[in-house]
Amino acid sequence: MKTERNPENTRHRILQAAFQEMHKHGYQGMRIDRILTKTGLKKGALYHHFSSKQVLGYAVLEERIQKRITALWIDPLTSFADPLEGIHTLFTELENDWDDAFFSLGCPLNNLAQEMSPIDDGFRKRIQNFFKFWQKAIADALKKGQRQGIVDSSINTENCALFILASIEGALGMTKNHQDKEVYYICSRELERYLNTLKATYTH
Amino acid sequence: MKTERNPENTRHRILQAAFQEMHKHGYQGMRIDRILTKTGLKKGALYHHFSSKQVLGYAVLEERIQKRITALWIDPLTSFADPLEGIHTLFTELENDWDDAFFSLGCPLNNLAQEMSPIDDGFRKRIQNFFKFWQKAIADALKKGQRQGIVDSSINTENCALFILASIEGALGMTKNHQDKEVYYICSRELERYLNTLKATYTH
DNA sequence: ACTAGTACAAACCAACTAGTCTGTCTATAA
DNA sequence: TTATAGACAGACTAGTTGGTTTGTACTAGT
Repeated sequence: MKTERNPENTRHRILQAAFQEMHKHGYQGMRIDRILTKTGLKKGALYHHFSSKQVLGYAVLEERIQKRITALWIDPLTSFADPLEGIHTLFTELENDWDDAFFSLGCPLNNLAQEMSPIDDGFRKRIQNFFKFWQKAIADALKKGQRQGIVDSSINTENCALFILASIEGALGMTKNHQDKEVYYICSRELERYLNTLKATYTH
Repeated sequence: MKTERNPENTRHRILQAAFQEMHKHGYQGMRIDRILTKTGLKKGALYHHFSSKQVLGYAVLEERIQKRITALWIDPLTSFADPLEGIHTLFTELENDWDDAFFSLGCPLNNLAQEMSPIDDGFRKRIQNFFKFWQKAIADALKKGQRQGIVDSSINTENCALFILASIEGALGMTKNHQDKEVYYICSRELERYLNTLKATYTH
């Protein structure tokens, strides 16, 4: 009986297990040994694919977390006719895409941002760049709305996008601590109140 | 030359050093040895005052973090004539009370909430109760505004208070990651836009 | 002044943790 | 078929971590 070998699959399994570890325990709380137990691999295998815990951490951030957020939160932004409605839809219908782990463990990107920003500039800058990318995507959607006359032309789209992002992350953080999805839905409805202030006023 | 003894002061110094450690590294990243270096004490002294790292962590949360937030953020809420203006004032003038560490290291309460909620129910419940206490204080201020006719009587004050809290924590998180106070001020101005939607409408 | 509990210091320890080293099996290309 | 590099396993290690044990100087109560 031959040992099955599939390096790409092995690497993927390590990334998946490491992601779960980081999502629950944070980067510092992530344990290499737990990843090995979860994957059934040995140290030699893990360190063959990733030269250090830090390299593995960066890989989880870039190859799993950022890619997934891009697919679920950022790419869809361009597909909505009304950006304000689109943002709110994206915000409220997230329950279908992300499972319960998202509510009980929070946004993996923001978790890392809060934990690592003060102590590892490699993490901090990667996350900061991605947040800027995300913010720009929201701002672009709002600008498109401005050109269509749906969004108030006097607002600063970058500033609004930043606040929207901060509110979403804040709401997810509260939800995680309260362990109650309802917290998220309440914040979602209040964010809608804010989004309504960005509508174009038809007074002319 | 006698050794100076001052148990209350020693306990306070440990709490202070532990707070700084937790603020920067998180609870898991906090190292007992660094606290000893910072205070100049030995292990015997620390473990005489606190029986474990966990007990010390809980003490930092309750005796330093929660007390300080109560004094700077919650107690002042009752002193404003207009709660909406009061909340915004409290939010923007925070730079005077909390030093730069607050911007670069984030809100110590929310840091702990994000880090520990999934892995330590003792932390989670203590923080949750305190967030509820904070939320209630904001809601009470809004209710007072409703009775005065300043705040829209149709809003759900608890829901609005929750969103305000989430937004503040979210904004501080963004600020920490971007290492830029301006991020905070931008969010502050956008929160003002939200707060304005809570004003009583004088249409009668 | 005596005593007993308090407030520490100093040395020690077991468990853990990331990372290394060596060797072996496997797939692939010549 | 065989040489070579890749993909692992298994055992090991140096350093770290929270925590303990023991001893001692100080101090408050009597």
